[in-house]
Amino acid sequence: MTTRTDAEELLRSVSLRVTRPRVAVLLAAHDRPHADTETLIGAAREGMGAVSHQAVYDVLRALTDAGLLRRIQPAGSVARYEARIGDNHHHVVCRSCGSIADVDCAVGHTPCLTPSDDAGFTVDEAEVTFWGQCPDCATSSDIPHHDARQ
Amino acid sequence: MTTRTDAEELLRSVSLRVTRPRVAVLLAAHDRPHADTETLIGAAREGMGAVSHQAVYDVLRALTDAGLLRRIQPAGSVARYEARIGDNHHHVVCRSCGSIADVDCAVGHTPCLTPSDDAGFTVDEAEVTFWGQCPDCATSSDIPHHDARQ
DNA sequence: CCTACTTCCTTGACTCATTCAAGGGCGAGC
DNA sequence: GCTCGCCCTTGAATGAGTCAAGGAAGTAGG
Repeated sequence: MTTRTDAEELLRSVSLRVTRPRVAVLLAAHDRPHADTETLIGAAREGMGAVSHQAVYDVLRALTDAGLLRRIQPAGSVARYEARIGDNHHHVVCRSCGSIADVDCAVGHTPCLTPSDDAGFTVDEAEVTFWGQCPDCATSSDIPHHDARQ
Repeated sequence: MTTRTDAEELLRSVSLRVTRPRVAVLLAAHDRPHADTETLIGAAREGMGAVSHQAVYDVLRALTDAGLLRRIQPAGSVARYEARIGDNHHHVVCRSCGSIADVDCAVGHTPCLTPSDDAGFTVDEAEVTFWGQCPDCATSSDIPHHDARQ
Protein backbone atom coordinates (compact mmCIF):
# COMPACT_ATOMS: atom_id res chain seq x y z
CA MET A 1 0.00 0.00 0.00
CA THR A 2 0.97 3.53 -0.68
CA THR A 3 1.08 6.20 1.99
CA ARG A 4 0.53 9.88 1.57
CA THR A 5 4.29 10.40 1.52
CA ASP A 6 4.77 7.73 -1.10
CA ALA A 7 2.12 9.37 -3.24
CA GLU A 8 3.86 12.73 -2.96
CA GLU A 9 7.16 11.18 -3.98
CA LEU A 10 5.51 9.45 -6.91
CA LEU A 11 4.09 12.75 -8.09
CA ARG A 12 7.43 14.53 -7.76
CA SER A 13 9.20 11.68 -9.54
CA VAL A 14 7.23 12.46 -12.67
CA SER A 15 7.50 16.24 -12.28
CA LEU A 16 3.91 16.80 -11.27
CA ARG A 17 2.95 19.36 -8.68
CA VAL A 18 1.84 17.93 -5.37
CA THR A 19 -1.74 18.97 -4.75
CA ARG A 20 -4.38 17.61 -2.43
CA PRO A 21 -6.61 16.30 -5.23
CA ARG A 22 -3.73 14.46 -6.87
CA VAL A 23 -2.61 12.81 -3.67
CA ALA A 24 -6.16 11.82 -2.79
CA VAL A 25 -6.90 10.36 -6.23
CA LEU A 26 -3.60 8.49 -6.35
CA LEU A 27 -4.22 6.94 -2.94
CA ALA A 28 -7.79 6.09 -3.88
CA ALA A 29 -6.65 4.35 -7.05
CA HIS A 30 -4.10 2.33 -5.08
CA ASP A 31 -6.77 1.29 -2.59
CA ARG A 32 -9.38 0.23 -5.12
CA PRO A 33 -8.04 -1.51 -8.18
CA HIS A 34 -10.17 -1.13 -11.33
CA ALA A 35 -12.36 1.57 -9.81
CA ASP A 36 -14.39 3.69 -12.19
CA THR A 37 -14.28 7.46 -12.22
CA GLU A 38 -17.37 7.95 -10.08
CA THR A 39 -15.99 5.65 -7.40
CA LEU A 40 -12.69 7.49 -7.43
CA ILE A 41 -14.47 10.83 -7.10
CA GLY A 42 -16.24 9.50 -4.01
CA ALA A 43 -13.04 8.02 -2.57
CA ALA A 44 -11.12 11.22 -3.20
CA ARG A 45 -13.81 13.22 -1.37
CA GLU A 46 -13.56 10.86 1.59
CA GLY A 47 -9.86 11.51 1.67
CA MET A 48 -9.84 15.28 1.34
CA GLY A 49 -13.33 16.78 1.42
CA ALA A 50 -14.85 18.60 -1.51
CA VAL A 51 -13.38 18.17 -4.99
CA SER A 52 -15.04 18.91 -8.27
CA HIS A 53 -15.58 16.03 -10.63
CA GLN A 54 -13.76 18.05 -13.28
CA ALA A 55 -10.68 18.18 -11.07
CA VAL A 56 -10.74 14.40 -10.72
CA TYR A 57 -11.09 13.97 -14.47
CA ASP A 58 -8.12 16.30 -14.99
CA VAL A 59 -6.07 14.52 -12.34
CA LEU A 60 -6.83 11.11 -13.78
CA ARG A 61 -5.72 12.27 -17.19
CA ALA A 62 -2.54 13.81 -15.78
CA LEU A 63 -1.68 10.69 -13.77
CA THR A 64 -2.42 8.45 -16.74
CA ASP A 65 -0.29 10.55 -19.09
CA ALA A 66 2.51 10.54 -16.52
CA GLY A 67 2.37 6.76 -16.32
CA LEU A 68 1.30 6.55 -12.67
CA LEU A 69 -2.06 5.07 -13.58
CA ARG A 70 -3.33 2.91 -16.37
CA ARG A 71 -6.70 3.47 -17.88
CA ILE A 72 -8.67 0.41 -18.91
CA GLN A 73 -12.05 0.30 -20.55
CA PRO A 74 -13.57 -3.05 -21.47
CA ALA A 75 -16.24 -2.84 -24.18
CA GLY A 76 -19.50 -1.54 -22.78
CA SER A 77 -17.95 -0.26 -19.57
CA VAL A 78 -17.03 3.15 -18.30
CA ALA A 79 -13.36 4.04 -17.86
CA ARG A 80 -11.56 2.35 -14.99
CA TYR A 81 -8.14 2.99 -13.54
CA GLU A 82 -5.53 0.85 -11.91
CA ALA A 83 -2.27 1.65 -10.18
CA ARG A 84 -0.57 -1.62 -10.99
CA ILE A 85 1.60 -0.61 -13.86
CA GLY A 86 4.84 -1.66 -15.46
CA ASP A 87 4.16 -5.36 -15.46
CA ASN A 88 2.52 -7.11 -18.34
CA HIS A 89 -0.69 -8.29 -16.75
CA HIS A 90 -4.15 -8.65 -18.23
CA HIS A 91 -7.78 -8.73 -17.13
CA VAL A 92 -10.75 -11.06 -16.80
CA VAL A 93 -14.09 -9.31 -17.05
CA CYS A 94 -17.36 -10.76 -15.82
CA ARG A 95 -20.07 -10.53 -18.47
CA SER A 96 -22.77 -10.44 -15.82
CA CYS A 97 -21.65 -7.93 -13.22
CA GLY A 98 -18.72 -6.27 -14.96
CA SER A 99 -16.22 -7.00 -12.20
CA ILE A 100 -12.58 -7.19 -13.20
CA ALA A 101 -9.72 -9.31 -11.89
CA ASP A 102 -6.05 -9.29 -12.74
CA VAL A 103 -4.46 -12.14 -14.64
CA ASP A 104 -0.74 -12.57 -15.06
CA CYS A 105 0.48 -13.05 -18.58
CA ALA A 106 -0.19 -16.66 -19.30
CA VAL A 107 2.99 -17.67 -21.03
CA GLY A 108 6.28 -16.43 -19.69
CA HIS A 109 7.48 -13.86 -22.14
CA THR A 110 4.49 -12.52 -24.06
CA PRO A 111 4.44 -14.91 -26.97
CA CYS A 112 1.62 -14.68 -29.45
CA LEU A 113 1.56 -11.05 -28.55
CA THR A 114 3.41 -10.17 -31.67
CA PRO A 115 0.88 -10.35 -34.46
CA SER A 116 1.73 -12.68 -37.32
CA ASP A 117 0.83 -10.02 -39.84
CA ASP A 118 0.68 -6.53 -38.44
CA ALA A 119 -0.94 -4.98 -41.54
CA GLY A 120 1.88 -2.45 -41.66
CA PHE A 121 1.15 -1.11 -38.19
CA THR A 122 3.87 -0.25 -35.71
CA VAL A 123 2.65 -2.18 -32.68
CA ASP A 124 3.74 -1.04 -29.22
CA GLU A 125 1.33 -2.83 -26.94
CA ALA A 126 -0.75 -5.98 -26.81
CA GLU A 127 -3.80 -5.91 -24.60
CA VAL A 128 -5.55 -9.12 -23.64
CA THR A 129 -9.03 -9.21 -22.16
CA PHE A 130 -10.62 -12.45 -21.03
CA TRP A 131 -14.40 -12.60 -20.89
CA GLY A 132 -16.43 -14.91 -18.73
CA GLN A 133 -18.22 -15.13 -15.43
CA CYS A 134 -16.94 -14.37 -11.98
CA PRO A 135 -17.36 -16.90 -9.17
CA ASP A 136 -20.21 -14.95 -7.58
CA CYS A 137 -22.25 -14.72 -10.77
CA ALA A 138 -21.48 -18.34 -11.65
CA THR A 139 -23.11 -19.63 -8.46
CA SER A 140 -26.14 -17.35 -8.59
CA SER A 141 -26.24 -17.51 -12.35
CA ASP A 142 -29.95 -17.96 -12.89
CA ILE A 143 -30.86 -14.32 -13.28
CA PRO A 144 -27.91 -12.02 -13.69
CA HIS A 145 -28.52 -8.92 -11.60
CA HIS A 146 -26.89 -6.48 -13.88
CA ASP A 147 -25.68 -6.62 -17.44
CA ALA A 148 -22.20 -5.26 -17.97
CA ARG A 149 -23.04 -3.79 -21.34
CA GLN A 150 -24.17 -0.28 -21.60
CA MET B 1 -19.12 -9.67 -50.66
CA THR B 2 -22.63 -10.47 -49.70
CA THR B 3 -25.56 -9.89 -52.01
CA ARG B 4 -29.05 -8.92 -51.04
CA THR B 5 -30.15 -12.53 -51.41
CA ASP B 6 -27.30 -13.76 -49.23
CA ALA B 7 -28.27 -11.26 -46.58
CA GLU B 8 -31.87 -12.43 -46.62
CA GLU B 9 -30.76 -16.03 -46.26
CA LEU B 10 -28.48 -15.11 -43.40
CA LEU B 11 -31.36 -13.42 -41.62
CA ARG B 12 -33.66 -16.38 -42.13
CA SER B 13 -30.96 -18.78 -41.00
CA VAL B 14 -31.06 -17.22 -37.56
CA SER B 15 -34.85 -16.88 -37.49
CA LEU B 16 -34.96 -13.15 -37.94
CA ARG B 17 -37.58 -11.46 -40.04
CA VAL B 18 -36.37 -10.07 -43.32
CA THR B 19 -36.91 -6.33 -43.33
CA ARG B 20 -35.41 -3.61 -45.44
CA PRO B 21 -33.46 -2.03 -42.57
CA ARG B 22 -31.95 -5.34 -41.57
CA VAL B 23 -30.86 -6.21 -45.07
CA ALA B 24 -29.43 -2.73 -45.61
CA VAL B 25 -27.49 -2.73 -42.33
CA LEU B 26 -26.18 -6.24 -42.89
CA LEU B 27 -24.95 -5.36 -46.37
CA ALA B 28 -23.42 -2.13 -45.09
CA ALA B 29 -21.55 -3.97 -42.36
CA HIS B 30 -20.19 -6.45 -44.87
CA ASP B 31 -19.03 -3.66 -47.15
CA ARG B 32 -17.29 -1.61 -44.49
CA PRO B 33 -15.46 -3.63 -41.87
CA HIS B 34 -15.13 -1.93 -38.46
CA ALA B 35 -17.59 0.82 -39.31
CA ASP B 36 -19.07 2.75 -36.43
CA THR B 37 -22.79 3.19 -35.91
CA GLU B 38 -23.03 6.58 -37.55
CA THR B 39 -21.28 5.29 -40.66
CA LEU B 40 -23.63 2.34 -40.81
CA ILE B 41 -26.64 4.61 -40.46
CA GLY B 42 -25.41 6.60 -43.45
CA ALA B 43 -24.65 3.48 -45.47
CA ALA B 44 -28.03 1.96 -44.68
CA ARG B 45 -29.75 5.15 -45.85
CA GLU B 46 -27.81 5.02 -49.10
CA GLY B 47 -29.05 1.49 -49.58
CA MET B 48 -32.71 1.97 -48.74
CA GLY B 49 -33.62 5.60 -48.16
CA ALA B 50 -34.83 6.93 -44.84
CA VAL B 51 -34.24 4.91 -41.68
CA SER B 52 -34.34 6.15 -38.14
CA HIS B 53 -31.16 5.92 -36.15
CA GLN B 54 -33.11 4.04 -33.51
CA ALA B 55 -33.99 1.36 -36.05
CA VAL B 56 -30.32 0.93 -36.90
CA TYR B 57 -29.41 0.66 -33.23
CA ASP B 58 -32.12 -1.98 -32.78
CA VAL B 59 -31.02 -3.85 -35.89
CA LEU B 60 -27.37 -3.81 -34.83
CA ARG B 61 -28.30 -5.24 -31.47
CA ALA B 62 -30.49 -7.93 -33.05
CA LEU B 63 -27.80 -8.92 -35.54
CA THR B 64 -25.15 -8.95 -32.84
CA ASP B 65 -27.28 -11.08 -30.52
CA ALA B 66 -28.01 -13.44 -33.40
CA GLY B 67 -24.31 -13.83 -34.08
CA LEU B 68 -24.33 -12.28 -37.55
CA LEU B 69 -22.26 -9.33 -36.43
CA ARG B 70 -19.62 -8.79 -33.83
CA ARG B 71 -19.46 -5.62 -31.84
CA ILE B 72 -16.02 -4.30 -30.99
CA GLN B 73 -15.20 -1.25 -28.96
CA PRO B 74 -11.55 -0.38 -28.34
CA ALA B 75 -10.98 1.86 -25.32
CA GLY B 76 -11.93 5.44 -26.07
CA SER B 77 -13.82 4.59 -29.24
CA VAL B 78 -17.46 4.36 -30.15
CA ALA B 79 -18.95 0.96 -30.94
CA ARG B 80 -17.91 -0.61 -34.21
CA TYR B 81 -19.24 -3.65 -35.97
CA GLU B 82 -17.74 -6.29 -38.19
CA ALA B 83 -19.26 -9.09 -40.21
CA ARG B 84 -16.23 -11.35 -40.07
CA ILE B 85 -17.21 -13.75 -37.36
CA GLY B 86 -16.54 -17.30 -36.37
CA ASP B 87 -12.80 -17.17 -36.76
CA ASN B 88 -10.47 -16.24 -33.97
CA HIS B 89 -8.99 -13.04 -35.29
CA HIS B 90 -7.93 -9.92 -33.46
CA HIS B 91 -7.39 -6.22 -34.10
CA VAL B 92 -4.68 -3.60 -34.40
CA VAL B 93 -5.85 -0.12 -33.48
CA CYS B 94 -4.06 3.06 -34.49
CA ARG B 95 -3.53 5.35 -31.50
CA SER B 96 -3.53 8.41 -33.77
CA CYS B 97 -6.48 8.05 -36.10
CA GLY B 98 -8.36 5.15 -34.53
CA SER B 99 -8.36 3.01 -37.66
CA ILE B 100 -8.62 -0.72 -37.15
CA ALA B 101 -7.15 -3.64 -39.08
CA ASP B 102 -7.64 -7.35 -38.71
CA VAL B 103 -4.89 -9.59 -37.43
CA ASP B 104 -4.99 -13.34 -37.53
CA CYS B 105 -4.30 -15.12 -34.31
CA ALA B 106 -0.54 -15.12 -34.04
CA VAL B 107 0.11 -18.63 -32.88
CA GLY B 108 -1.83 -21.47 -34.44
CA HIS B 109 -4.20 -22.63 -31.79
CA THR B 110 -4.75 -19.79 -29.35
CA PRO B 111 -2.06 -20.49 -26.82
CA CYS B 112 -1.55 -18.05 -24.00
CA LEU B 113 -5.23 -17.39 -24.36
CA THR B 114 -5.94 -19.52 -21.38
CA PRO B 115 -4.98 -17.48 -18.37
CA SER B 116 -2.48 -19.04 -16.01
CA ASP B 117 -4.60 -18.13 -13.02
CA ASP B 118 -8.18 -17.29 -13.89
CA ALA B 119 -9.07 -15.92 -10.43
CA GLY B 120 -11.98 -18.35 -10.28
CA PHE B 121 -13.61 -16.98 -13.40
CA THR B 122 -15.19 -19.16 -16.06
CA VAL B 123 -13.49 -17.80 -19.16
CA ASP B 124 -15.22 -18.22 -22.51
CA GLU B 125 -13.37 -15.77 -24.74
CA ALA B 126 -10.00 -14.15 -25.06
CA GLU B 127 -9.86 -10.83 -26.86
CA VAL B 128 -6.57 -9.41 -28.05
CA THR B 129 -6.11 -5.80 -29.09
CA PHE B 130 -2.83 -4.53 -30.43
CA TRP B 131 -2.12 -0.82 -30.14
CA GLY B 132 0.22 1.15 -32.33
CA GLN B 133 0.31 3.36 -35.36
CA CYS B 134 -1.06 2.72 -38.82
CA PRO B 135 1.16 3.20 -41.89
CA ASP B 136 -0.52 6.49 -42.81
CA CYS B 137 -0.05 8.06 -39.40
CA ALA B 138 3.49 6.70 -39.14
CA THR B 139 4.63 8.56 -42.25
CA SER B 140 2.87 11.83 -41.44
CA SER B 141 3.49 11.35 -37.75
CA ASP B 142 4.56 14.89 -36.84
CA ILE B 143 1.17 16.25 -35.91
CA PRO B 144 -1.51 13.61 -35.52
CA HIS B 145 -4.69 14.97 -37.06
CA HIS B 146 -7.07 13.34 -34.71
CA ASP B 147 -6.67 11.60 -31.39
CA ALA B 148 -8.50 8.32 -31.14
CA ARG B 149 -9.34 8.81 -27.49
CA GLN B 150 -12.59 10.43 -26.58
C1' DC C 1 10.15 35.03 4.00
C1' DC C 2 7.93 37.03 0.08
C1' DT C 3 6.77 37.75 -4.71
C1' DA C 4 5.60 36.36 -9.28
C1' DC C 5 4.62 33.07 -12.48
C1' DT C 6 2.59 29.07 -13.92
C1' DT C 7 -0.18 25.43 -13.29
C1' DC C 8 -4.23 23.66 -11.26
C1' DC C 9 -8.98 23.59 -9.44
C1' DT C 10 -13.97 25.44 -9.42
C1' DT C 11 -18.15 26.43 -11.61
C1' DG C 12 -21.44 25.79 -15.00
C1' DA C 13 -22.78 24.73 -19.40
C1' DC C 14 -22.52 21.56 -23.13
C1' DT C 15 -21.74 17.44 -26.37
C1' DC C 16 -23.07 13.23 -28.22
C1' DA C 17 -23.41 8.13 -28.28
C1' DT C 18 -26.75 5.39 -26.67
C1' DT C 19 -31.12 4.17 -24.51
C1' DC C 20 -36.14 4.53 -23.12
C1' DA C 21 -41.03 4.73 -24.15
C1' DA C 22 -45.28 4.82 -26.75
C1' DG C 23 -47.71 4.17 -30.81
C1' DG C 24 -48.36 3.10 -35.65
C1' DG C 25 -46.73 -0.13 -39.52
C1' DC C 26 -45.38 -4.16 -41.77
C1' DG C 27 -43.66 -9.22 -42.37
C1' DA C 28 -45.01 -14.00 -42.05
C1' DG C 29 -48.02 -17.78 -41.46
C1' DC C 30 -52.66 -19.40 -41.81
C1' DG D 1 -56.10 -11.12 -47.42
C1' DC D 2 -56.16 -11.20 -42.45
C1' DT D 3 -54.45 -11.40 -37.99
C1' DC D 4 -50.84 -11.50 -34.72
C1' DG D 5 -46.73 -10.13 -33.06
C1' DC D 6 -42.55 -8.16 -33.92
C1' DC D 7 -40.41 -4.02 -35.99
C1' DC D 8 -39.77 0.80 -37.09
C1' DT D 9 -40.76 5.95 -36.16
C1' DT D 10 -40.85 9.84 -33.32
C1' DG D 11 -39.31 12.40 -29.57
C1' DA D 12 -37.29 12.81 -25.33
C1' DA D 13 -34.01 11.43 -21.77
C1' DT D 14 -29.66 9.64 -19.79
C1' DG D 15 -25.02 10.08 -18.40
C1' DA D 16 -20.02 9.79 -19.08
C1' DG D 17 -17.01 12.86 -20.48
C1' DT D 18 -15.45 17.58 -22.33
C1' DC D 19 -15.02 22.74 -22.98
C1' DA D 20 -14.19 27.32 -21.32
C1' DA D 21 -13.22 31.16 -18.24
C1' DG D 22 -11.73 32.84 -14.01
C1' DG D 23 -9.92 32.46 -9.38
C1' DA D 24 -6.67 29.75 -6.18
C1' DA D 25 -2.59 27.58 -4.90
C1' DG D 26 2.06 25.30 -5.64
C1' DT D 27 6.88 26.25 -6.85
C1' DA D 28 11.03 28.70 -8.05
C1' DG D 29 13.75 32.83 -7.59
C1' DG D 30 15.12 36.71 -5.09
